[in-house]
Amino acid sequence: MGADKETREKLIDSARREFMEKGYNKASLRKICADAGVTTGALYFFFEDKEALFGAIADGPYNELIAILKSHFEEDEALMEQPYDAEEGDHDAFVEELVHHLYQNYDVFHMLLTKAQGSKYENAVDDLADILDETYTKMSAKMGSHYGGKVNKAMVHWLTHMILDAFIHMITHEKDEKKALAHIKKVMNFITKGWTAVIDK
Amino acid sequence: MGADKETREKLIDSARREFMEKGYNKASLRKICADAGVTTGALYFFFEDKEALFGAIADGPYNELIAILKSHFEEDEALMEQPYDAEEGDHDAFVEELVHHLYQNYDVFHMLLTKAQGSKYENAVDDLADILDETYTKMSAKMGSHYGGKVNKAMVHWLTHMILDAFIHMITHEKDEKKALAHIKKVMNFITKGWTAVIDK
Amino acid sequence: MGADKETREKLIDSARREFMEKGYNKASLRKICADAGVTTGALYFFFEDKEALFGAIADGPYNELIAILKSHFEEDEALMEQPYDAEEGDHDAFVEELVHHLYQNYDVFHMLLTKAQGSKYENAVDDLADILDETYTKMSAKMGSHYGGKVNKAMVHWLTHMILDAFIHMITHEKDEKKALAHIKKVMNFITKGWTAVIDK
Amino acid sequence: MGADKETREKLIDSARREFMEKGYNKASLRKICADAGVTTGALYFFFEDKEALFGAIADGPYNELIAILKSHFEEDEALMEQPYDAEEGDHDAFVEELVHHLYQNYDVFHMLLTKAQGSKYENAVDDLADILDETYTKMSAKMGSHYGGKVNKAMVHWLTHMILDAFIHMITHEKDEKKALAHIKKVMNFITKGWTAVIDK
DNA sequence: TATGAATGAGATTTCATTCAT
DNA sequence: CATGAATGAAATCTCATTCAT
Repeated sequence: MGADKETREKLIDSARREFMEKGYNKASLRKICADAGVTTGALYFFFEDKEALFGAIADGPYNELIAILKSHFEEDEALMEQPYDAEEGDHDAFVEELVHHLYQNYDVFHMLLTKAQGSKYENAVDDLADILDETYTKMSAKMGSHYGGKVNKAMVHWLTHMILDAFIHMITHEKDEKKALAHIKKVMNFITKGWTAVIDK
Repeated sequence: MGADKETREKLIDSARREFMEKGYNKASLRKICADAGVTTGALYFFFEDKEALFGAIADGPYNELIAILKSHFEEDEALMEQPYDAEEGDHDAFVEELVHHLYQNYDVFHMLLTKAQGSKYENAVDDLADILDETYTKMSAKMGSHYGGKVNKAMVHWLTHMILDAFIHMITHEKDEKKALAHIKKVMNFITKGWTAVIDK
Repeated sequence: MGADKETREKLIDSARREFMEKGYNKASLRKICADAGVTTGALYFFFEDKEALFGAIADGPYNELIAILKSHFEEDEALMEQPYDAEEGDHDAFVEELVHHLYQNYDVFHMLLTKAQGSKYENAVDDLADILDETYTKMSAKMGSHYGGKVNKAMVHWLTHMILDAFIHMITHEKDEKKALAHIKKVMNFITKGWTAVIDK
Repeated sequence: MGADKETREKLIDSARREFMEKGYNKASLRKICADAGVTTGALYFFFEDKEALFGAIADGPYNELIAILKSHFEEDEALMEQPYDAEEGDHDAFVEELVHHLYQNYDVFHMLLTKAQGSKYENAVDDLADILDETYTKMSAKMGSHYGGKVNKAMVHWLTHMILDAFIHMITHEKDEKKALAHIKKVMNFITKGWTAVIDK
């Protein structure tokens, strides 16, 4: 026992480093194997190909992220049926959970969001945008009717991207989770203010 | 006649296509030459290396962009010395010029902003951010004192990135210049509103 | 069995031939691989690059040569402290060892001394000259004071080169070890005689 | 007028520099043309190919050298028929002429003797050796019978090489003509002394 | 005379992947 | 489980040379 897992994990560790440093495309399987102290054959025993190796690192955190988002949005949408009350606390809790998850897997998300070109995750940002879009479209429709204003679809789409970009910016510029959280809260506040300012006309 | 320029331009055209499709790193000089109907040697007659070929496509539009930005910001800073009046017209004109320049060279900027990894432009976004930062820092200091509020430095930094991201988002999601302009104007409005909302407290 | 070593050795054999024929710079890795009946990739499994392939052929014999020289010179210098006696026998033995080593690795030294331009051994002759210089300078100082004459430094430097050139000439003009040995002994005798004739004034 | 010769001479000048720096094989015709401020086509108007360009630089000085040697040796051989008298003055004059010619064309001979691999002059040293051999064989036969000793053919051959090597060493290690002359005179003295010492037994 | 364009073959090196053992 | 060898295609780049104009 042990030796089995150890090799696989050594491989994953050194792959993580290599993918981080070079990005998906330029990462060298040779180097990953060399750093892990095994041969290329070993790698191909555990993983079907480069893509699968990348998946072994990224799939878990990514899918969890999707789950977190979906679960939250389902709650949100359910909440929207009910009379409005102090949602803010919940929202803060959600952001905290989100940031925590992102920073628990800091390297992975850094990779996924900025160095995945060439892999199946090269459109991860767009995929996330689609998920956000779905929810925000529903929400803005509600909010729009609630506030009596009209909401532009393209603007909603852009909103989702702006929020995404804010998180990407956070990850690429702030390594410390606490500072990141403080920062992103301000940013979300900014966006909300701007948003209502736009709608409130 | 024409044969001289034609080859060089065929090369540039096919390079543009290849760089657009594959990004700088994965673009194949072989394929570029094959598509242009010449041998690789021909390419090296006109361009020193891959980087130079990329530069031949990107340098012009990029440098012009920088010039447009700098010239505008110099005006802006000069204006800030004077009593505040309807600057908005100017600002709109500036955004229009900017968007026009970006869409006149649509492919190039698409490349530069999203597919330049490995080239000398791989940090173009950061470089642009630095330029914006400089101006926005000065401006926000003025505005801050004007409105009596305090302005967080990290927020300014993020603001510049948000604006940049907005433009990148525009280019990557909207091919039509008119629609892009309409969109970006709303976005800028949004940001301005959010901005004052944040400061005004 | 054997397949492992065979390829590596086939590669080295065909490399030796190619380097010998064309010299380091003009030797073609393609041809080396083709002659060895493997693909270029195979070469890069065994050797890091062209330089390393050359090193795999030349490093061993060269380092041994250095070792033989240094060991002999240390003895020589030790001997100089003692009263002079029949050193000649030792010297002959040394020359025999040297020639034997050179002709055991005839091809390698032929390469090293005349076809290594572009490789890390392109200054091998000068490096050897430095080693000889060091010893001969000490020795000539002793001999000079012993014989009451003065010894010119540039002449010592030239002496070392003359001896080196003699060995190079031997290797490039005489393939048979026995004949080479007989020849070089005469040459060394000549040089010694000329040397003392110069000093004895 | 003028322009014709100027181009040809610019080409030759820049070729000289390039051949000196890189050696025949690695010298780049492109660079030679670029440095001369002309295109490759121009080069091929004046010179048939790389070899011819090299010849245009080296042929003159080389052939003159051959002429000097042959003329001197003819005189020498004629002199040997006559009773021996103070030949030394003549010999000194010859060495002076030789060294002068070599240093008048310092770059060329430096090239020819150490950087001509790949060109028609790559065996120049051996060719010169053959010329010397011819004469020295005759001379040593005479001298041998004169002194009553026997002279080994291989030793004569080596003698010529030693003398050649001495000149090569001079050119590669001493840039100043006067110092070179002083040095080579000592060396020739050394060789002569060694020679008679060997024969005199 | 000379240009400027283009060729075509060659160079070294890197890579993901495969497979017999 | 894992090794070590090998593939084969592709990468960027360099070069001497040619030729229509």
